[in-house]
Amino acid sequence: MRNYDHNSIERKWQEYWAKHQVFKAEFPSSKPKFYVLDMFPYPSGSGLHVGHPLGYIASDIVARYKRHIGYNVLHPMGYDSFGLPAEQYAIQTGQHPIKTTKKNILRYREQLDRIGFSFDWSRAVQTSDSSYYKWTQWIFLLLYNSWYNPRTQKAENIETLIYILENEGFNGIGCDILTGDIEEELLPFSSKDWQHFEYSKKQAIIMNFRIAYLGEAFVNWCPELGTVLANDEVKNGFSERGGHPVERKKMNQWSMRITAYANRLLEGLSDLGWRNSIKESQKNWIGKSEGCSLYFKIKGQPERQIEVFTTRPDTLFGVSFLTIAPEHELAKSLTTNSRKQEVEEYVNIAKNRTERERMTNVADISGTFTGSYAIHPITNKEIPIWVGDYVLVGYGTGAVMAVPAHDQRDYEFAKFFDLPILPVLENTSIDKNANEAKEGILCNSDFLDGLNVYQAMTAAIDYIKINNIGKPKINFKLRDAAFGRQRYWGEPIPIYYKNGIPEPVLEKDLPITLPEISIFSPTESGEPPLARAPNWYYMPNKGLCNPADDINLEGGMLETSTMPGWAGSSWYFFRYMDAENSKEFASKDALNYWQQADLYIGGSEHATGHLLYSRFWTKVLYDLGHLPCQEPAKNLINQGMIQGLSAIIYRTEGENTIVSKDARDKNTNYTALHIDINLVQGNEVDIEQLKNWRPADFENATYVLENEKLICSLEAEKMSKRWHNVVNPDDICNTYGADTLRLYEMFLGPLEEPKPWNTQGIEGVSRFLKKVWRLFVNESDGTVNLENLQPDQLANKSLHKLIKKITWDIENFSFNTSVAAYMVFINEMNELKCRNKEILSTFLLLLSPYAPHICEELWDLMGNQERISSAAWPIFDPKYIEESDFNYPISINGKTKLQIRFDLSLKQQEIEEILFSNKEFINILDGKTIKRVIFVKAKIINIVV
RNA sequence: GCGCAUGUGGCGUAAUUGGUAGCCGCGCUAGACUUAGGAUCUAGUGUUGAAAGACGUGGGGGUUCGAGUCCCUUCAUGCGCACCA
Repeated sequence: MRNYDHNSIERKWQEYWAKHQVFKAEFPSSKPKFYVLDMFPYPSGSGLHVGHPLGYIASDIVARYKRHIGYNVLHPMGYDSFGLPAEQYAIQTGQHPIKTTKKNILRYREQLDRIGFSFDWSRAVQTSDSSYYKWTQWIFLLLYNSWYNPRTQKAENIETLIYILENEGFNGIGCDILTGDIEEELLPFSSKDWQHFEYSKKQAIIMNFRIAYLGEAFVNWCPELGTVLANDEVKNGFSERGGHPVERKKMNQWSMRITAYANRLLEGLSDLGWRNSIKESQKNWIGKSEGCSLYFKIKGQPERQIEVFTTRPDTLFGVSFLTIAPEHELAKSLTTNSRKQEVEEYVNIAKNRTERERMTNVADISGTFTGSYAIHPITNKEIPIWVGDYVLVGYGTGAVMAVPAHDQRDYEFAKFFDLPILPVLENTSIDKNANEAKEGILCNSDFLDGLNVYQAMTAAIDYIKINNIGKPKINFKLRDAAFGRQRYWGEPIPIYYKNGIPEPVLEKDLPITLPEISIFSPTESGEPPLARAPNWYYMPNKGLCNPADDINLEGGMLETSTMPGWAGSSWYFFRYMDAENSKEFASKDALNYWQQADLYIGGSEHATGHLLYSRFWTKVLYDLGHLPCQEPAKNLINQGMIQGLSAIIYRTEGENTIVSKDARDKNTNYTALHIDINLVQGNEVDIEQLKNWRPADFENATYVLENEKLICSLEAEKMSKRWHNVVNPDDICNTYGADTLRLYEMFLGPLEEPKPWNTQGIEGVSRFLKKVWRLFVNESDGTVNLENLQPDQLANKSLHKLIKKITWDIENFSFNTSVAAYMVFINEMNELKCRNKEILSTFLLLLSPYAPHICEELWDLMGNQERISSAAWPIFDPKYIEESDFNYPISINGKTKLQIRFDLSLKQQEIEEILFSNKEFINILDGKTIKRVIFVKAKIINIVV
């Protein structure tokens, strides 16, 4: 007796692979490289569910395949182990995050190992490991010591900035200030001025240019989590982790100047083989819009002006008022005495609205008149200045020129407050809506009259430039990324404060390791938890020290904020290339060889977070000469989420009666209850199990059945404990085996589609693998009897069809269709009663990327010395599948009329000759003349008469 | 509102890119072997029809000898962004 015992087979080969380091990437190597990267997981406390490995299985198939065709494959894995959940858990339980994280990582590793991935674990990284975050801190210092030079369009060492300031002064930089923090009266300063500035003033000015900088800005503050969040970590006004409300707050915060890279991040997209949806999300997030800024002088105060931004300079003559954001710096000073009370009230209400309230009440129109007027720069007409919260302080200049005839929001504002609406395009109706279309001929517009929209834009911009009333400008929606977190469980920011001035920690003193503390919540005075550490002081060349022992003017207190979760994940793919290096984040040689990921697989939820930050850091590192390439990954695939199937039963409201799905009454109200999906077979609930599951609820309930069955509804939802629909891959591995799990996850549907998990369908895949086993092994005596004869024509045809198909599938990420092809092949072999050694061993090789364990075992049982994982991929030979001597349908005008037997190796002309010697065919033609004969691949498809 | 996807049997899906729609699997029906089977094997399974055939890829229109595939339009679903001037 020898049945397919997946448990022992899988354990055996997993141990073999680990022991012999079969999947270790070579370096150095003379082979061509291929880098298959997965998004590394955050090791959460609930472990993996069957949705997590989907992308890993796909990438593993590619990695194994690429090894077979001769590449030196880098296929690593690691853990994104800093993050909020472990810390929240620490706050609640006092359990140190290191402990929870360690435990979770062990569990993840166990679960991953069971699935039989070909990861090179010798290169594993953990972002919370100090040997790793030493280099995250090193990169931070690099970013801190760099600035984006607008002249060269790249990041440079901060020394080049200082050199320019020393020699040319502010005007040598060639740009506006990058943040609004330099006191305006300082600008522009000369090189002489600069040389006379005090150290602290110089530092404050330089801070405005650093790529990692400390600055005052509106940030997303989450009071519940006690920390600042980046824009992508906020969804609809709530924190992505935990769903707590988020407010806008002005704070002095560490940020990353990603805005400097807006244009390069946008333009770099076109060369990437990424999916359109991801590229579009990033484009959307970066949000480039071209237009111009315009200056409006203020009536009675000709020395003062308001700058507005518009993308429609052609509508300049349609301006009937200006609107400024409530937070706009001029809001107060523009208000006349008579309007003072009203405006102040309005501004206060607007400021105190949370982000959430502002977003939900988008339809509400509110605003108030400041009492002041601006002067139209061309017509010199007086234009009232209003305050309105539909104008955002963070975008453009925080002020707009309102053209209600051609902008819907301005239109609604104008209607609401009964302000004039001036159309400047011919045939514009302003009864119901603004005319936002960028087409038509200008009217009421002085020198623009008669031009079309695009001509008018050009003409308007020319006029604006010549008369110096504004300038062309490009605006981005992208905001600088908040980088500091008022949290414990993250990389310490390697900055200390000497006399209140931030100073970088010396490179040789890295890493600054997390201090031991026992309470992880903020201090009583609201300081981040790191402020609790007694020795959170730094001295150059000495490292951490306790100020009580070492009071020394050379040192200072360390920064108490830590880095956000995305810091460690923005560069981990480079660390894999040389994971053990203690001298550099990775050696030049390793970086030059591995370059970048050739394939990156992960969830699309990281489109505007991780994937944007990674591209940003990669570009900075490239600019500064530390990397050979500008993008982290050439090709990116987003696997679709596997949803859980939730089981829902119905309880009559107010009674303890459970009613079967279709036995429900229309006039009764029911409460829908989620029950454990494991209690359900098909859509029938096992009532006895249900009673055992939650005796308190279901033991004494009354049941209304249909056909003596309790039927539930099934719904696809995100897998979560809350809905009792989580399927654990361990359970699947125990029952069916890892190979079945791998094949089934691929078989479920296209990799990139979201799809619900349905455990029933797995039986088919499981049967298939049992069939494969029986094809090789005689189960009654355990022998393997394969014949050594020359394979026959039909078997070879099946095999080569399969070689072609599987190779094409893997190259094109069409994994689901491979499984069907394997099944067809096995059925054909059974039909042909084929037990040919050559054919079947090639089949094993083709199946091995998908189901590696069973293939290794059968390959071994066949007596092969070499392991299947290092065998060469079979080569497709078209001679085996060329069809010949076959009945082909002949269609006339699209209708099938007859079948003719002919040899496909014939030339088109010869086929035509055969056709015309066929009497039946001549009959059908019935004297009509043939217009055209349509051939596809030497096969007649249609005849047009 | 803007952008990006996706619509094919009872269900998950296939159709290598414009060439015989429905491969493979689940489910279902019948049968075989069984004391029994939630094991295994065989046959059937888009709709309609006794059959020949006809009709069929969300709806409508178009291009083509030929459309699931291309174009226009419309509806539905999912995702992303959203008072971005």
